[in-house]
Amino acid sequence: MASPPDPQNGKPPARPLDRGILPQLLGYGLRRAQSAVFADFAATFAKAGEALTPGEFGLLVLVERNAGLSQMALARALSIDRSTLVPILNRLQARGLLLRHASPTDGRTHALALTPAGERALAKFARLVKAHEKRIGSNLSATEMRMLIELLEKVHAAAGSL
Amino acid sequence: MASPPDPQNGKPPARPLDRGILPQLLGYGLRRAQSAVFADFAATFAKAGEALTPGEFGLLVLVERNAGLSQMALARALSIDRSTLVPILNRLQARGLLLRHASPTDGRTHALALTPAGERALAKFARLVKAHEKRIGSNLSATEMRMLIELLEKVHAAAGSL
DNA sequence: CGAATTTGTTTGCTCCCCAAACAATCTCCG
DNA sequence: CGGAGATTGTTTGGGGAGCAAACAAATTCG
Repeated sequence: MASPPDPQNGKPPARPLDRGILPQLLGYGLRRAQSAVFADFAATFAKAGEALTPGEFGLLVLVERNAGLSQMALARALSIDRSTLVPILNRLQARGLLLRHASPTDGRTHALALTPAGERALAKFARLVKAHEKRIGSNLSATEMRMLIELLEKVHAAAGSL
Repeated sequence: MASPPDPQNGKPPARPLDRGILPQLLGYGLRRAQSAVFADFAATFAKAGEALTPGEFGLLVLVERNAGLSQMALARALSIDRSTLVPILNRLQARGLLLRHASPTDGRTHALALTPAGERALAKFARLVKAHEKRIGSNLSATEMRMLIELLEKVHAAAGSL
């Protein structure tokens, strides 16, 4: 009954697998696109002799645009636990990109800010990110790109409101 | 020059942060949508008394549709290292969903297959995934959903071909 | 047959994530 | 004013995902 999986098997072409319903699932497409994009992001930075994750880039942008931010506010903006944020900040601080200033108004919180070196680094990172974005969008028209981002935001909103 | 961050600060509304260029970045939208979708996936299964990750679901579908698959072939299909796959298979096997059969033709490889319980479980999982997909797509028309999946595939192809 | 390759596993390392506990600080209410 | 309660940042502990390198067993190829 059980038909042999592969009659004439030499081993060469490694035929593509049957993916069943997966290709019709949004979650599946999302994960695949995301991991490909992540890989290109890492490659872009590696080729420029830099090392940064998408998450770190987002964090730096947030700190630059909202100087004086507390760690709790930042953790909320990133949707991560405040304890998760600590080692990430430690690393960026050790790289000299960011500082925890003492808050003059609240002794509990730290006022986060980029260092001058952090500002310069972020400017370079932003250029790399632009090149990266251009590459991952190379198969899409400008209209498609805008629509894609808009649809993703709708998904975020739909899944986020629970 | 430097205007004080917040003159009349009671602390109440926690105004939204300035996200700078992030909202225009595909990578950013992708990460946000993905994490929201992941959360809904987990919540859907938790509410049904089940525990499964999107990755595990994809793995089970692949094994079901390609019975006899080797671990290497599966790892390649999932784009992960073969050593990463081992603990994942161990866990699914410990749950009784999946078995490593001895391959009759190649003593090195394992022929992966779902157990009967695994088949039944996957059938239930597939129902949960369908409900989950319906929920995360609730803000999108059928046309938008198809277009979104198609655009994601284009991104995967663009970023993947390096 | 012997050398080279492939497969699955183990070990070691890094990173992300959360939950719980803790000290320091602030807020609020009596 | 003073103490109870809440908030913030940190540490610790646990889990999972991921890779690289080393290894034994088995296969393939010269």
